[in-house]
Amino acid sequence: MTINDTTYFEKVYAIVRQIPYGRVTSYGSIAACLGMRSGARMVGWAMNNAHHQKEYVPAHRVVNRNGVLTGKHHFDTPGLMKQLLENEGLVIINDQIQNFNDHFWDPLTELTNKA
DNA sequence: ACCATGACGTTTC
DNA sequence: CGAAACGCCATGG
Repeated sequence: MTINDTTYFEKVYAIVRQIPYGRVTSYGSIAACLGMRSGARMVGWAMNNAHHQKEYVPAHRVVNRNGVLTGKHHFDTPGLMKQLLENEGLVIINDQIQNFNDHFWDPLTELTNKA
C-alpha cells in the first residue's frame, strides 16, 4: 500500500483508536475531521486496510451515517461486529445500532474540544 | 494513462 | 416517503 507515513490512513486509524468504549462514529465524520468532504469511501477503504495494521483498530465502532453495520461482512465473521458492539453495551437490531445518536462519538467535536 | 470499484453521503426524481 | 443517480478521493487492474 505504499504506506510510508503521512497517509490519511494513519489519521483514520488514530481517530478510530481514540473512540471511547461503548461509542461509535461514522465514516463521514472521520472524513470530515480529516478535511475531506465526502471522502467517507476512503475512510471505509482505510478500514479495509486496517486489518493490515499491526495495531488493532476498533473498526466495529465505525458505522455508516445510518448507524448500520455495513462493513460487518468485512470482519473475520459477519456476526463479529455486532457481537463486539453488543459487548460494549450497545443494542444492535437487524444490523442497526439502536439509539445510534446517543452513542454517536463525533471526532470533530470531541477531539477539537478536548485536544 | 484510462476504466472500474469501494466498509459512504447527499441531492434529485 | 422511497428509490436511484451522482459526487468524492484513492487504489487496483
